[in-house]
Amino acid sequence: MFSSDLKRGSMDLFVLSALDGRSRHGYDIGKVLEVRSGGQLQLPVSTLYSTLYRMEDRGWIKGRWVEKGGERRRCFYTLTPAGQTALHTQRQEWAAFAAMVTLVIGAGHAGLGDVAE
Amino acid sequence: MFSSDLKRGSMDLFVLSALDGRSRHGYDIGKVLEVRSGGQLQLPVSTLYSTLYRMEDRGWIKGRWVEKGGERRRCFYTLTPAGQTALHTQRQEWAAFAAMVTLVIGAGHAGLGDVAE
DNA sequence: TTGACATATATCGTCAGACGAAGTATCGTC
DNA sequence: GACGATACTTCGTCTGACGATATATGTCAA
Repeated sequence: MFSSDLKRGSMDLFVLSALDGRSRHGYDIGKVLEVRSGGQLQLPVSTLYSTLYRMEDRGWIKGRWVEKGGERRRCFYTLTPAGQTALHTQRQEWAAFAAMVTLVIGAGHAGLGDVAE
Repeated sequence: MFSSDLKRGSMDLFVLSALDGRSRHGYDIGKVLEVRSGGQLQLPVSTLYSTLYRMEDRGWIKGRWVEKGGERRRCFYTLTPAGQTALHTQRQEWAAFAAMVTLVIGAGHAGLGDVAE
């Protein structure tokens, strides 16, 4: 749907957001993001899991294996305090970035009166 | 200012936007983007020129060398018809992506009543 | 009961692209 | 003539998204 390059800067934020307020296992994170986006955001599993492993390495999330009888084994991830901070920081950074992009690419620049004419 | 990963999906759009309505040389593109963003967007020259070369390879922009007497040599880039189309498409894609991200990462999901509870 | 499909995770290799570093060259100015 | 701004080039590195492939269990229908 959206290009890999576009997603590149937001993958962590997607996962962080999905884990805001409750723990989830990897597969569930993918599903939740798909639902929340109205089907627009479909993350390949390889992307999803590699993102999860990277984030756990960074200490933003913590995985916990659950193997209840009669159920598949799943790893439930939870935000660490560092992850909470990262979520907060990245939400703000994203808003600032989006505002900046809108400003820079806005159609209001074309034609006369341009910068450094 | 902003992370490389965040910029990754928007570099082409930045350059395309800078060339919307008039041709510019590489160094100028960098300066214009910096000014338009209020100093927030500072592109390393290596990033800027490699983006330009890639885009010319794709046929989105066309360079023309100008060597007027008493001036430095400069390559002025202009949008091709394909570049115009790409600009239009990418502006729309960016808006759609930003809306999707806002929807997905919005703070309105935390706590009760969540998806797939 | 078998076959298909959803659930659930792991690992590997490839590819694109942002960037730092280092280099070349011209122009103005102090 | 040294310095800083202008202007472009090339190379190597690193990160991260993704396709492919593998493994295994649960559910449901023919």
